[in-house]
Parts: sequence; structure tokens; C-alpha cells
Amino acid sequence: MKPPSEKSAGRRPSRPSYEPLQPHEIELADFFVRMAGILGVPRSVAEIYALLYVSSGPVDFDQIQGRLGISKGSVSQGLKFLRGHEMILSVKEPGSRRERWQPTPSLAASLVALLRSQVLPALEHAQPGLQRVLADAEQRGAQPEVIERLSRLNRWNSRALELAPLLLPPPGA
Amino acid sequence: MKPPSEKSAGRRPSRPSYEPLQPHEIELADFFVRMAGILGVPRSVAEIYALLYVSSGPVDFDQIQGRLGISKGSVSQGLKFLRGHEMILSVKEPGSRRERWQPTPSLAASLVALLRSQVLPALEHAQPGLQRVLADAEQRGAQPEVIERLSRLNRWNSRALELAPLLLPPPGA
DNA sequence: GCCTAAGTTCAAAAATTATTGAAACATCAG
DNA sequence: CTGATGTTTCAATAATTTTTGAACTTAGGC
Repeated sequence: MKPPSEKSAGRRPSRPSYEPLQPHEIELADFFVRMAGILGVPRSVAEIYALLYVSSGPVDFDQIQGRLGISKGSVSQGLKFLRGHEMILSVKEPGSRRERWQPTPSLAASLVALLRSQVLPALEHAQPGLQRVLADAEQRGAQPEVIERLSRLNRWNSRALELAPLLLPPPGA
Repeated sequence: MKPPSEKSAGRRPSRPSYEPLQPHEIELADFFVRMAGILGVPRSVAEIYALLYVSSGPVDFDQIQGRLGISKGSVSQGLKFLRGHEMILSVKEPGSRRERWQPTPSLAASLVALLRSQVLPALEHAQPGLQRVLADAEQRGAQPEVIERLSRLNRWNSRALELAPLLLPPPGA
């Protein structure tokens, strides 16, 4: 009684034709897209993550492309981003070159890592300049109010930099 | 010995020609622009805030436009944004229609308010949908792993919504 | 070792977002 | 009141970001 699968039907082994997202999947994707948008993460990346998040098992490249209806390029770049931020993991089956993806266990950790990767470089980059700006202001005898503002900014920046490594140890700690 | 002001010199009372930003001001602006970028706040808005932040006294519309070299429209929209997020305050001198702007005392509070205004609506909007997605999954007898993920997401969302009002009371508390 | 499936790269196109500036509007000093 | 000053609006343009797809690379099954 088992109906023949698309593949075994003897027709076009390529283009298996994937189902578009179901309503409940779309709902979740919308949520992730919105949240990601706040941090400037592109829609396609959020959609990929959402798909992995609602899926029972690991999902492969072609399924992602097919179900989301986006280009290979987008899937590749999206996975690269998510991989780079350690938000997904690949599971490889033996006997196949194909990789299958699933979200890392903790979304919380992923988010913290993502934030860190955006904020930390900015703080580090700013450190010396910010100190120069303050020194400059002091030397020029700027208004006490301005000096106070700039001092506070410097203190914050330093404290944030000190605290950062504790929040989530960088890869290798 | 007082040199004649541009105005009293009898020439063009308009276009007083403002100085472009000084190096130390540019440095600070860059910092704010970078940080703002993370939250998707446009460059011009960050620049305006930075200018007010390094300035000793309140700064008026034309000074902002002149020193930053941006259009009236951008200044107007930028001030609107900053006002809307209670990041700046206006000081009006009597006898003049012109408004002069300065940053609100606490940058920290401003940032929290800004974050809130971005994240909260997303959380509120998502609440019902997220619950439906979970109910859906349970009813369809989805994998326990997926159910667990969706439950956690729901719990987070709820907790975040409960905590939000404590973080910074909405206008009027 | 080939040869092909699997994935990546990147320049060009599309989509989105920010800025401009001219016209409309609002306010208040006279 | 009224006119000029100060500000806002918004359609058009510019700038930026995202997505696409075809050419290229890589890895591993055979």
C-alpha cells in the first residue's frame, strides 16, 4: 500500500520539490525575523535558524533552500553566519558528503555570543580614542559638565571590557 | 575693540557658516555611530546625539545642521527620534521661538529606553502566536525535543514581558 | 586518481533604508 | 492680525544592504 516515493517513481531524481513553510512555522519564523532585525541580522539568516528550530531532526542544505524558497547563495551565507556565531551544529552521516544542521542547545548562549561579537569590537576599537577625547577636553579646559560626561563614558567602556570575558568565555577558556 | 559680528556687519544675516566637527568631536561621533549601528539607528541620529553630548551648552537646530553638514529634514527627523526616545531635552529661552537641545542626564537610561522600545513591541506582538505554535506542536504530537524548545521560548517571552516594566517604568510611573 | 555531488564565492540585480530639499505648516514677536 | 522665522512633511533620490545565480572550488565515493 506504500505509495511510490517521488524518487522511486523513476522520474527526475533532481528537484525533489519541498513543501513551503506551514502556518505554524511561518509564525515562528516571523518572530525570529523580528528579533534578528533588531540586531541587524538579515531576514534569510533568521528564517534558516527558525526552520532548524522547529524541525525535529537535522535539516540539510537542499531542504533549507527548498522549503524557504531562497537561493543557494543565501543558504550558504546564512549557514556560514550561523556557524560563525556557533548558533548551529552539523551532524554528518557516514557514507554521505552532505551535512545536516541543527540549532546548538542553548539559544540564550547563542544570543549572548552574537551580542558580544557585535559590541566587543566596537568597545575595543573605541577605547583609545575615547581616552584621547577626554584628555583633550581636560587639556582644553572644557566645561566640567562635558568632562564629567566623557569620564563616565570612559569608565563604562572600561568596565564593559573587563566584564565581557566573564559573560561568555571566548573560544578556548 | 569688539569686532563687528557677522550680523551687525550689515551683510547676509542668513548663513552664519558653522565650523565642521573638530577631530575630537569626530572621534566621539564615530563611537556613537558605531554603537547606534548595532541597534539599527541611522548615522545622522547618532551624530546629532554625539554633537549634543560633547557640547558645553544646549545646541540649536541651525547649529546642528551647520556643524554636521546635513539637511534640515535629517535634523528634524533625528531630533524627532531622539525626543521620542527621551534621549534629549529642549531648553527654550524666553523671547525666542528657537529651541535648544541637550542630552538627557542619563545615557544609561536612554539606552535602556531605546532597547525597550524595540524589543517590547516584538515580544508583545509575538506572545499569542508563540503560544499557538506551541499548542499546535503539542497537538500534532511533535518530537519532545521540539516541544521543549518551544516551551522554553514561551517561558522566556513571558518572563521578559513581566520583567520589562520593572526595568524602566513606562512614561507615567 | 577521477568525476560528480555539495558547497562557496562574488559581481550584478533587487530590495530596503536613509537623506535631501522644496513646499507646507505653525507659532509668536511686533 | 500678520509676516517672517523656525520646524515638519514627504516624494524623490542616493546610499546601503541583501539576495541571486552562475562560475568556481572542494571533498570523498567509486
